[in-house]
Amino acid sequence: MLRGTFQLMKSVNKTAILNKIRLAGPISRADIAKETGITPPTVSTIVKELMAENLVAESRLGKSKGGRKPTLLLLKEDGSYVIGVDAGSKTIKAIVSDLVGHVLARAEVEIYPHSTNEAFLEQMTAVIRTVLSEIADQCEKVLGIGVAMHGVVEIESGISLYSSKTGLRNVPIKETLEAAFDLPVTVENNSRAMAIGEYWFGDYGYIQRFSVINIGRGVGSGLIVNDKLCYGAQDLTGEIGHVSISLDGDVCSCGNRGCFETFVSGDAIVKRAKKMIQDAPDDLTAEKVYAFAKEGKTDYIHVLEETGKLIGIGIINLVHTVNPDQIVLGGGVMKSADFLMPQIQQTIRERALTEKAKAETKVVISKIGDDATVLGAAALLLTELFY
Amino acid sequence: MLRGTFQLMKSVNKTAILNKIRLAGPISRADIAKETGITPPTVSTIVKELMAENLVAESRLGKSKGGRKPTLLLLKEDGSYVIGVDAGSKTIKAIVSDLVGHVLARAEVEIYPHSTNEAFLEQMTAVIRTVLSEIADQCEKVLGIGVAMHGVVEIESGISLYSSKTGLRNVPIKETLEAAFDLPVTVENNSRAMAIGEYWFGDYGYIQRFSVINIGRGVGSGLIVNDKLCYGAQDLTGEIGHVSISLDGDVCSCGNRGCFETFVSGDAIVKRAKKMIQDAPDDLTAEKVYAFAKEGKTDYIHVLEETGKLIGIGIINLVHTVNPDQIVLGGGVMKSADFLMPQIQQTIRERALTEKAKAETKVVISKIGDDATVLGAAALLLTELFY
DNA sequence: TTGTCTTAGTTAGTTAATTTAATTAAGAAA
DNA sequence: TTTCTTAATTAAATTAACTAACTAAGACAA
Repeated sequence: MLRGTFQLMKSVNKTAILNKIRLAGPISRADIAKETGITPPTVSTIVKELMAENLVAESRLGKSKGGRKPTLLLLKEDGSYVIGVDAGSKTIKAIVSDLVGHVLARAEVEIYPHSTNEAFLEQMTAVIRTVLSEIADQCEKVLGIGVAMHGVVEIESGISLYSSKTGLRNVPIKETLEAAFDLPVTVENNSRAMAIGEYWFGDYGYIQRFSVINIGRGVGSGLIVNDKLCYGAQDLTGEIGHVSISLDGDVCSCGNRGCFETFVSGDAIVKRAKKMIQDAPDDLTAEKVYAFAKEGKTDYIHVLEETGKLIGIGIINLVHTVNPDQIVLGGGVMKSADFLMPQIQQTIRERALTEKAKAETKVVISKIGDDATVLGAAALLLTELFY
Repeated sequence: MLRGTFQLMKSVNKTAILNKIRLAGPISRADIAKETGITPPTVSTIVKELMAENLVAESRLGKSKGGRKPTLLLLKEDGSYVIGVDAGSKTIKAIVSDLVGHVLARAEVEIYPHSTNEAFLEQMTAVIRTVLSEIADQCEKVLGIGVAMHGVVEIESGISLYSSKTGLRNVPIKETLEAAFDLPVTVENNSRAMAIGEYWFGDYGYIQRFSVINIGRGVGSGLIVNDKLCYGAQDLTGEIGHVSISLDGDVCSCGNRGCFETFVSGDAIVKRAKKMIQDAPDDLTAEKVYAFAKEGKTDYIHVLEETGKLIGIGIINLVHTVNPDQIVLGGGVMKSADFLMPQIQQTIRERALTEKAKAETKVVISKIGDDATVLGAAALLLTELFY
């Protein structure tokens, strides 16, 4: 249970000031005091501590507003680094990032087909070694490793329980990496990592309820409320790929029919195209559907427009359940955004419950794009540092 | 922005202690200290204040565990009262309640058909006067009035914007009642009030994510996370009656097709029965469907079983979106629980995404029943008092 | 019955961290 | 050059927690 102690009081203020500098920096001590309501002496004391911890640094002097020039404070970006790993179903990506999402090193490998747990973990270890070698002289600044793993993940133990795409089961990621690198390791579901990446580095500022929907081979989402990821009683928060939007339809990988995922994933788009278009090629992919649409082939445009409508329905369901302040769309399917977004927006205007929601529901395309997940993985460590 | 101040520290501890007494009382100061982690002197100081504020009282002595007998503390139930009003589409109910949900007085009127705003507000004022007159000698103990209003409500202004059932629009409830009684007034949506009532007086203890689904003439829900109601960006959190579970279906009052509400509301049950049963009477109601089912008429049992399945799908959608720790079902339709619940439970076991969720998803029938909404309205005031 | 041990709760004094008020720093404007 | 502003720090005061020691009151065993 939360207890009111001096440490609590202090950490609340420290967190507020650190995040003010992170989000509003460069900023003076005086402005921090004004904007947070914390008194100037307290701000000074805490800033001194943050500088001692190598998290904050003084930069140039600001403009005088009629008196002494303010000393502007900034996050000390290169004071610490974090490693992010994006373990997808086809490749493993790793990066080294600083505190504000600058990528200092990057590496990627393709996963062997029919890989074993051992081979998979060896590949992951190797990619991390590669990026570490690129910052060899600054390795001691690395705070930890965050892993975004596709499929079902047990967060506490850091074990990847199950992946329908690779067939891997019970991969002890956290244990293996902690032993190999002697660094703290956090493992997270890929959609939730993506949400953290987008929120942390997408420059949105503070948003009370922030939701990122990842539409690719599968559909997942991450919900961030008051700067914190939501998990739910059984870690199912955000599994909107398996929300039913139809009483019938194709069988989903989860065994049910009617799942949102079976209507809007990459595979679903291919299936729809083949059904709607007689002369569709056998080796059609979602990428090709988009390519044909861009070439102006109306049949393929219709396929994407239909998909856009269905994505809109899924979004409305999310709006009528948790009503986020900001919804961000990402993942492979959203590369076709130019054909999807108009339909998504129209569906929202048609179906949202109130005039206010029709007008104010905010849906945008991911600002970070492909790197959102791997940066989010890295940011998993930052969350602990900053809160 | 949250600030670390002495007031914060104090209020955190005061809230923790007050709620410990509320939920775990009768309890000794020593046990409060042990269970909250707050030190005994601090507990004593704060308890002294709570007693001075008439919120807490000493009761009998407890059993000695080998030393001095503990003085047990209890909520001073009759120190303050609150008024709750449940303004449905047919009647207005009002009660006076103490701090633990004991009803001291109660009154109810039927709303005039085609009522005007003025007549409606006059009826509401009259019902409140009636219950107040019953506790005439203790009126000064009343802290305020909470109103649970059906339809769309603007919470800040306390205006009822729109009701499809009565046709009323822009009823200035808060303003009118505050002028009439000179007491603080809070107006809330009926499903959210029901959630608060169930959570506050249903004796569940602390539940991190608590959801109440109200299935009656319409379908709504309330979500309580960390003891607080969730609203969302446009106050749409919990509008699961308008989550799409089908790509076609009957037109909903909101104008869309496929809404959850059009499959499981009272009207939907009647429609389903008429469709499935050739000789169904013209004046069939949901109550009658239940009565026939109880008489053993299998056709009607099937209608309810089908409804149970669909409710199950709606619940699974909620689980895969916010994954509550506890889901409570209430409202008129749930009077048929004996036919609905087995199907609901089975659907959850069939469709939940993981084994853990199949086994652990907790769905129960409202413990409070009909009074949940009106007690929740009253509890709106208590929320402020206790947090 | 008396002494010792246990548990409950209070009192006195200490400590952590904020706040207020005063002070220094440094520049702008007249 | 004086006066006014804004920025930041220092010193003292305040808040509300914590520690340690103490009183209260009963259990239990010799």
